[in-house]
Amino acid sequence: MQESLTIGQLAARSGVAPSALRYYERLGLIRADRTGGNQRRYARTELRRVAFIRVSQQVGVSLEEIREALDSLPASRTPTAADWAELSAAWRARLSEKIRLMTKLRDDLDGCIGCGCLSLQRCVLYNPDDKLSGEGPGARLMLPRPEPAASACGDCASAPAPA
Amino acid sequence: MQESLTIGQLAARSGVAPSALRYYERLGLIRADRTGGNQRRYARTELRRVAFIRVSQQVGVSLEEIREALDSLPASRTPTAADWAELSAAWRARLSEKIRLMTKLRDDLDGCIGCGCLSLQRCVLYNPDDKLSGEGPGARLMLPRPEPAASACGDCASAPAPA
DNA sequence: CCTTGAATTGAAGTGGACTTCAACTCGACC
DNA sequence: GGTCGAGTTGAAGTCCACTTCAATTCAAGG
Repeated sequence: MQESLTIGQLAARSGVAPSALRYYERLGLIRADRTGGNQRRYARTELRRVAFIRVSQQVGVSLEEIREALDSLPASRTPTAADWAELSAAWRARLSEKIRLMTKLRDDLDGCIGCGCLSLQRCVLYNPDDKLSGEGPGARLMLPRPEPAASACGDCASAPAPA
Repeated sequence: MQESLTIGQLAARSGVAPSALRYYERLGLIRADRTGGNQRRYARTELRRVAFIRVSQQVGVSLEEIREALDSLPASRTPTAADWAELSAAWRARLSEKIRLMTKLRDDLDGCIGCGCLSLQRCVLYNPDDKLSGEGPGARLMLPRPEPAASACGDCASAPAPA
């Protein structure tokens, strides 16, 4: 079993394209040693990092946030199982919270569908405090804060629940 | 109570910026009538559409997919509560599936943390069939399919669970 | 009628996460 | 020692979901 991996090997084992791995390196999420001929050689432990990155992305965490989390690992020594466990515990909480919000969203959706309403302030779906997941891409500088804008929902007066 | 809303009013009531509403219209997600002077006037029912769009986005659905879903609403008549209920039922299923995957992810993470491993093929976290959420932005044309790449995980041999 | 805040357009810019390209060098095997 | 796939770089391109800008027109109140 080799000590280090080429970028191609890491890519194959992690399912992440080489170009993405270079990109991660530029952002400081992973690191690599270099051969005499300037080629990257990855320690096997980098596999864990890449795995952590992908798992975190699945949950909607940005690379910047992931970088910050990874920065909490000890730089001086190879991270131990305990180090990883600590890091992952925080992520677990994050996941749980996301699950909670999504479950709430689903249940609220159920409630709102009863009246066919799905209108904004009324239905809790729009609760700006309980924001789920990333705010999405794009340059979002426009509104300082959408404001609660509380007002009666005029769209619920219609039909009751269909059979 | 007014029959129709200006773009500013719709924006205020939905918490979506006017520019975003125009963008949605370009993509065919919502529609507006025009005044003599070419200004948009939205029927109140558009509020439901916007609500649906935002809720769906929270769950990680792309605007293109949302458009397809909205296209299933009857174009000839104003959608009834039943129409919306049908549409939302499909979304509910989607949500439930997402919740299921996320819960699995969390539990797998727990399992993997025990050994500090979190390495790829071994830990189920990486299961490419159970893909959670969107694939993220960016031009992704590179790998036709990452392939299972099944191979033994050489990173689990280390420490047992920390106290 | 005049003002003033809201609306219009198309084109261009933004941010995140990558990918693609071109020109070049490494390095493992025959 | 030659070949050829794998690796290197920086710059530029891409996709999504918007935002920002500038120039201009609307529309409601005084």
